[in-house]
Amino acid sequence: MTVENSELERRVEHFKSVVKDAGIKLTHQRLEIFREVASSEDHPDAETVFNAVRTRMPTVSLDTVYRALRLLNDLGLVGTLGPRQEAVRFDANLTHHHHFICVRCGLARDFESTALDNIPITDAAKQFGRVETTHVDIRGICKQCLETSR
Amino acid sequence: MTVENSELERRVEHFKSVVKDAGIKLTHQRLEIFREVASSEDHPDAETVFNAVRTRMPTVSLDTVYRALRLLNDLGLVGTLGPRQEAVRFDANLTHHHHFICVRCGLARDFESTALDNIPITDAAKQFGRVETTHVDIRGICKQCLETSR
DNA sequence: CTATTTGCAAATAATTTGCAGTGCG
DNA sequence: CGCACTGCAAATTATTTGCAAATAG
Repeated sequence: MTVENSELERRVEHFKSVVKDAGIKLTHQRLEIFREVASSEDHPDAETVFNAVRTRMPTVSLDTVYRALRLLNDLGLVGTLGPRQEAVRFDANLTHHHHFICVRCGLARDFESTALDNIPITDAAKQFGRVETTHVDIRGICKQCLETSR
Repeated sequence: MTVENSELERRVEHFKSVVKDAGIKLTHQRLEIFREVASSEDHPDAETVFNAVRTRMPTVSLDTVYRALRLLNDLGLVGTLGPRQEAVRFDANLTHHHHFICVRCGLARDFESTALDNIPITDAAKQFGRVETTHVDIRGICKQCLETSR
């Protein structure tokens, strides 16, 4: 699935200006790596980006892809699907529930809300297939982190 | 943070009955590992469960913890925080958006919805700290998978 | 008893890092 | 031309697996 050209060009221009403003070098590989993520709607992982970029740029290495993706993430030019997890975390609460996630320390807490269990599913979502469950992820800063930063 | 005793006991009884019905052996280590996840509200990872169980059962090994957690997950006795990801997946769409995730093949697609951007935050969530963003994850089966299973 | 399960150690897979050569600004 | 960046190979981290000994039912 591909992003339309006008949107892609907008993203590439934004990338160039952010990179320049950050005083970071605009290398051929960084441009190709960014273009690859920015032109896909597939949420590719590092390996997938590597294989795609490699067809046009056979000398690129996998670790450069990792380094570039991390850089893009730090610059806020790309995000990741779900909060960056170090390891899989388990949950024995089997009732339908939602999560509060602290973006600073990773604290995760369940909460229940029948209102959120029943939010209306937009047609935008239904077009992709059959909907089974809806989870709301609320991201923010937990009380503990708010205090320690004061 | 600890789960109340009555709830913990209910979970342990459910665990025992599911394990028995599945014809799987109820070992000391499985019980302790399940009890650890079921009594915590912290969404521990395998290493954390291992360290906690180890204090009461010094001979337990880390790989037994991994095996038990995977078994519990397969039996539907525990869930994981976020969809099980093999690798980090990137996203160059920086607008506020939500995700449709296919639980069968992992396909992920963005969609936008001002209605979902503005769902009311319950007090239940506010008590944990300062809320920054709200993401809705819709899980289901994508069109492609629905067709191939027909 | 006997098939499952465990603990150990070694194998994988994703990701990161040290280092010497290369190229952007 | 200098320092950030790249490619290579080796290190780390989370997780899985093969195998002989231990144990639940």
